[in-house]
Amino acid sequence: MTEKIIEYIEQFVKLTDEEKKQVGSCFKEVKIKKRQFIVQPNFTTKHRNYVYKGAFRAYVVGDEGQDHTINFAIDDWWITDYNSYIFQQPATMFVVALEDSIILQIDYEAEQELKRQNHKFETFFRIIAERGLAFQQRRIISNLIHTAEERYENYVLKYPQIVQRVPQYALASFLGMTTEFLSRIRNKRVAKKS
Amino acid sequence: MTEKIIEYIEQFVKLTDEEKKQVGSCFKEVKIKKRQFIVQPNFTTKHRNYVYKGAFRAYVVGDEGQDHTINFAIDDWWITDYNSYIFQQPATMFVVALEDSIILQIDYEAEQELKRQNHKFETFFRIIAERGLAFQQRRIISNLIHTAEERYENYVLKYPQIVQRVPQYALASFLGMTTEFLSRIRNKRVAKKS
DNA sequence: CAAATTTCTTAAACTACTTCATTTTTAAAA
DNA sequence: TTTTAAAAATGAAGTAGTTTAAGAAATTTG
Repeated sequence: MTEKIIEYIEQFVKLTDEEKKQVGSCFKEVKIKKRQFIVQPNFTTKHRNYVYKGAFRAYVVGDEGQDHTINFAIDDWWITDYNSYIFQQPATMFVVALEDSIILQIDYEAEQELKRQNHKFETFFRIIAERGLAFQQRRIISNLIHTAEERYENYVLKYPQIVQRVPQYALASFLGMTTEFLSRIRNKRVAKKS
Repeated sequence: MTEKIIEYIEQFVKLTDEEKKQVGSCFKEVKIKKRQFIVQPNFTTKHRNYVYKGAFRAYVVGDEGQDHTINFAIDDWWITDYNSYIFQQPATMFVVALEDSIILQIDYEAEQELKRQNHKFETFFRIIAERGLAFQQRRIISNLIHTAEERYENYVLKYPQIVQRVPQYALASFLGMTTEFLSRIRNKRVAKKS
């Protein structure tokens, strides 16, 4: 089961058999039922989570009770409250399973130890942080430049697998609009096509 | 002049005198005049820039010619087009000086070499990438949750130094609103106070 | 310091998106 | 398989923020 994550890591840094064994032993497999939470506000996030199989949604609840989706994660993506995990502070987000899922979790302490012991692991985590940063940058740009409709169109083109697996209200709040408005955009599109 | 950046790096990793000399020699000081560009679309970004003194603005130009501010940077901040720098691809952003400034630039190749040679430097760049990621995450959340007025109020509270040094149209486009609307928010506030 | 250019302000008309309320569809539970 | 709950669709009314236009203030440049 940890073979998949080793394969993932090896996209960025090549590992010896010894190192594979070491990193493999740091991740533990956890089954998560639909609607189960893996991160909750006020609890410090103790794990970085790799989605082996399944779908998750990270969101925050605003002052008026509406929720706002921060991220989705499906197979081969990572998901955590980074502000909580990195700084080991209480979380502000919820992370909930949208399907029955399997994740691979690494413990904060174990991750620190890996990075301390071996330059390669430091490099690996540096690369995924950099890529995460670049990814978020693109999202901020997209939100500033595009209208709600354009944001939806672009997202469907780029992440069709996610669009299919995620409830509409969650997608709407991710794209920064109401579920009613997204419904209208979608139906307008269907009407146009026929 | 590189003392300041060494001090900055030492917030995160302790360096020997040898290492200080090494990293110091990688950064070169460059004077930048107001309105001068240090990053332009279609050119691959060759440097990571540390602002020694001054102010910069990173922005993209939308299809209809309006510009959208992605980031500001003043003394002790970093600024680059990360998607361009990290992946060594052509930039999509402009980065322009808002004042006469002094920056410390590190070359992409030199940075790679530092990280390859010494675990500590890998750690340093990992930490700043992680912090950048967490920072961007907070910005995305703020944009989703808050109204234009709230975004402005929060920003003034958190970054008053930036608000003072940056033209209004740039701040407005950073906060995702028009300069006219920001003007109204500000004057409403002034009116309320008296 | 005067002229030119850039930035900011104000107001009125407009629109992209929200809110509220109701109905239909889909999925979960019993 | 029926009941219950959750999610999506639809319409009508409202609003936060935009657009356009024109003048005032501030900054830059010769």
